[in-house]
Amino acid sequence: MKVNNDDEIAVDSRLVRFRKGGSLYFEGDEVRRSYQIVEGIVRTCRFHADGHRQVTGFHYPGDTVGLGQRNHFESAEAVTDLECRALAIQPDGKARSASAEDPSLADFLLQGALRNAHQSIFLFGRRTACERLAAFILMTARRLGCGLEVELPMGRTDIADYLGLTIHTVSRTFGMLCQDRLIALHGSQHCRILDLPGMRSLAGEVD
Amino acid sequence: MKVNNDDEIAVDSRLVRFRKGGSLYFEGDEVRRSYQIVEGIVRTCRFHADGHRQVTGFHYPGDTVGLGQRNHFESAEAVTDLECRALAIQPDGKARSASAEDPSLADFLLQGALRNAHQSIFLFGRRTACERLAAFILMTARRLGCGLEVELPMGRTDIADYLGLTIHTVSRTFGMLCQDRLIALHGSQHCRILDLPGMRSLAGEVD
DNA sequence: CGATTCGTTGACGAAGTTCAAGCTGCGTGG
DNA sequence: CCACGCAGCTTGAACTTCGTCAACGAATCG
Repeated sequence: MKVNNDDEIAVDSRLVRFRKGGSLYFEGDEVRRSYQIVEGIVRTCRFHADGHRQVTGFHYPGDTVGLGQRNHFESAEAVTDLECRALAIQPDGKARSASAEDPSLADFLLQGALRNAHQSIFLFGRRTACERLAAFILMTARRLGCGLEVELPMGRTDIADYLGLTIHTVSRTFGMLCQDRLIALHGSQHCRILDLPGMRSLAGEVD
Repeated sequence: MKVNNDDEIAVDSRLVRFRKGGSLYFEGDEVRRSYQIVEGIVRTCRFHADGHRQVTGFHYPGDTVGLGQRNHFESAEAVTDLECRALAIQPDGKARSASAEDPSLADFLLQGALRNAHQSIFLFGRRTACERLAAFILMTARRLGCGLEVELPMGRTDIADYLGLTIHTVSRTFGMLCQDRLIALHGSQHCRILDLPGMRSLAGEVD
């Protein structure tokens, strides 16, 4: 099966690889296959008329991206070098895979996408840069299941476009969180959470 | 069937009414039934720990709200006096109704919810108050199918909480759009679009 | 070792929030 | 019919935050 995508590197009939920065598919493309992430990180995003990019989500090993009814409503790109399992899409829009005897798979994945979207809306509802970034760090830590040592796999630009901020503000805000002893940075990617209650309260997770 | 909701006024076994401001269901409630709107407007929203409210969407006659897997992830409230058809939810999470023999109904509605959510995310992605409000007015006009005369059914507070702004900024921005002859207001609810191309370009719908 | 990309930092200005006051429309009761 | 109170909307002024512009440091790669 010819796949209209230069970035895709076939390993065997099911496994494919993408280089960091490569595109899995583009917004508007016809839905042909979906990808279950085995290793690496994917970002999904939409581009606006003015060139502005909105990152709509980050996806981690185990997640599946690219499922939809007819055409993709967002693009998907490899944040890191990537390995994933390609799942063919049947005419009825459901993914066919080892686990696809479950007829409600599409439903389940749609629910996931919706939860994802609501998480974004939730983030935007938190108004200040501090609150958004704190929420983002906690969210990522939780998703990676790495306790208090978070290895942020994406760059500042990705974070900025996800949170609706500029890289400058993101960078400055990291600085402020460090100054306030809420986190500590070792390099720009490795973040240690020092004050979990403080972060949770900042992120609006207080109860 | 006893329904745990004082606001709900049963008309017959299927039709229910809510007063303006009444709640259809709350965030966290178990999903028991969904509501197809017959007459009136519904807002769905989430409340944050600090009391801040995020309106996640407005829903119009014909729309169905309250469909979900286990628990509601958002509240639903009547923006205006409301009449809707109550649909029971089966254990598998699908709505049972006249048209529910179609097994992909839930799918369809989920897709709608997702599109809705992405629209919100689009609105929030680094855009000025003018751009957000212009996009909102056009969106509402399109949804109401009322041409250039838009009767905005919701108050300033609802708009503000939907767009992630304060009522002050919303009010000021309405003023600016009027000054620039893009719209005209007659009372705070009735809005006439004077310059459709100008509005579309402001809203980022340019092509 | 230069070139390029990415992240940090400072100065400044624009946009939006906050605070405060006043206006408008509406229902209630005298 | 008007006085009153209330809720929602508007508007002005001061302040805060974040984006923009610009420069610089750090890491990566040929």
